[in-house]
Amino acid sequence: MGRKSLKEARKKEIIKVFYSLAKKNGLENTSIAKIAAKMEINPSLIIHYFQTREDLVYGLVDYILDKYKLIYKVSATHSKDSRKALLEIIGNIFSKKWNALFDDGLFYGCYAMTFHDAKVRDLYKKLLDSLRQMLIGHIEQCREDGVLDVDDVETVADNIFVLIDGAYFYLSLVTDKEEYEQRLAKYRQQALSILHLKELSEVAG
Amino acid sequence: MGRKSLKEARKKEIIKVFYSLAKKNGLENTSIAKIAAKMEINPSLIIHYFQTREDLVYGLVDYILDKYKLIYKVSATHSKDSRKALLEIIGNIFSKKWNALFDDGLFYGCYAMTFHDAKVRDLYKKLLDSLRQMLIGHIEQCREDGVLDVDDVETVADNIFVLIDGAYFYLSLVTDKEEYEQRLAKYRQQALSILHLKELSEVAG
DNA sequence: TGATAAATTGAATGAATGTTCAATTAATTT
DNA sequence: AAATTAATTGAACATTCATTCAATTTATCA
Repeated sequence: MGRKSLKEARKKEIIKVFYSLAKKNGLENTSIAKIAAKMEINPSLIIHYFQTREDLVYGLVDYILDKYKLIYKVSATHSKDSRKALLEIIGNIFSKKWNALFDDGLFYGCYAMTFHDAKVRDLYKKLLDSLRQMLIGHIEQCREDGVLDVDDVETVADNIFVLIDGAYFYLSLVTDKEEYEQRLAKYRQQALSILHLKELSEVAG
Repeated sequence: MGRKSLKEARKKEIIKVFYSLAKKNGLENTSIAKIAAKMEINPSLIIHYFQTREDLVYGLVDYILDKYKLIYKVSATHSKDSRKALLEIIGNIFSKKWNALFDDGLFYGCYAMTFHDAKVRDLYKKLLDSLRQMLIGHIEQCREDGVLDVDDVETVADNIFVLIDGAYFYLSLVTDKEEYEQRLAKYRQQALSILHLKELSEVAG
């Protein structure tokens, strides 16, 4: 008996507000008090759900990495066609959709924490490694289906990831919209060339 | 008359302590009070030299980016030989020297600030662009000297930078020393292959 | 030696921080 | 309606923060 627990839903609400405030003002400028003020609740309620600020931050990292994972999601329509699936992933990664879905500033902000927080480092490492495995799987599948001609799958996947990380590191500093899009297209092109894949209009849109 | 000004030297001392503390504990955990305590001086003295914490952070960013620049420095002995100069730069970038000279955690920590601080963003952008120009110059020189066969110098330089940034992004999460070194060697190899250069024992050591 | 200017201290400020605990409100079950 | 459990509040806490200002120490020059 007693009242129904809202714990998980409430925690998510809090983290979402944390995310939006940190996105706007930066991680270090977003305090528990400010989150509470924005939600018009008492700061102690946030502590009630997350015992410490540390735990709250871990929650945010989880949230961010979950979003990040979505970039690599394959839509149901392409799940049977390994070539289309791979093209969709590459397309998602090097598209403007990314920016709508995801905030690079927070991603790098939390990434910076990995250098001093073992837990955050583990979360990042595990996610990045799992994404690597996922991409390896896709490429492997393509090779088995005979639509891809690569010799060393792991190296190819690594090259793709280096390209992604390196591309966005500099891109995040490019404010000129046109230059940004040109570079993005170029990097996508390069990813496809690493895979020995040609972009098709049907998928590349 | 009056006392001789120690301003610049003192500012540098303060920033060095700031750097070492932030390297150990993270940027957000390093306050003016802690820097002062470490130096056994009064916090107000730090404010006396840097009017605000903001300015102190800008000083740190300058300091970090100056260090970063050193990676691209060419030693006097190679300054006349464009091929050796380029090989030295590539060697420096993908070497363990980097880690001794430079703290990646702080570099990324300050990088994360670029998303909310226009001044920091400009400092980073200007530095990265100048390094790009520098590398372009080296490659250009190599081509003129006939020791390099590349068609689009700018693209090649961009590829190198993408490789660097992408490589270190993931490398920073690799704790296993052996894997770290293997990857590093692989990425250096890849840089040389982008340049159509073969590693020589004399330089690569 | 005395004037001058910079270095440095020391005390104090108010604001913001994360966190505590007890008290209260609200929903759900018997 | 009474009991139970969770949600939420509100007040208080000690700490830390960046920053202020006046006072003092220290070096340098005439």
